[in-house]
Amino acid sequence: MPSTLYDRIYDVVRHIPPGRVATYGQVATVVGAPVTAREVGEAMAALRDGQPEPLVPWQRVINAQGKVSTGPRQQHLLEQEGVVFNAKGHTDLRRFGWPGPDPAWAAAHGFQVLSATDTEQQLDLF
DNA sequence: CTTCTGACGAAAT
DNA sequence: CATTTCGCCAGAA
Repeated sequence: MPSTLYDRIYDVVRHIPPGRVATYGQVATVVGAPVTAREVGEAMAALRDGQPEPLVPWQRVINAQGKVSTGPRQQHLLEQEGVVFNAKGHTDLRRFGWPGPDPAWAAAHGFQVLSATDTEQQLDLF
């Protein structure tokens, strides 16, 4: 069962816990090169025409600016999970950002773990 | 085959 | 901050 690129992306997204958010870039990094943030966006966009099982928590993937890129509905779903957004529409990635996949799980599936620098980059904004 | 369009992102202005 | 520019590129038409 050769999992496709999108399947691998969905696998990673499914591991983002409720109440946390990951950026397209983070997901791409975890899946590993040559996957780019853009492709992650493509994969998420593809979900509009039918979700694979188990369902993918697409709402937990946001852009590097800490904002949702698909309108108010996505933000609403996240707020129901406890993610807080300020008036400008961005969240504090230091508090709600995803630390990365469980190292053991990542290793077992050939995924990458997020390095410190990957998360350090989520400072400012707020 | 060509063209167009992005659920991106980093850097420059 | 908001905008623009550019790199990169998978799909749909």
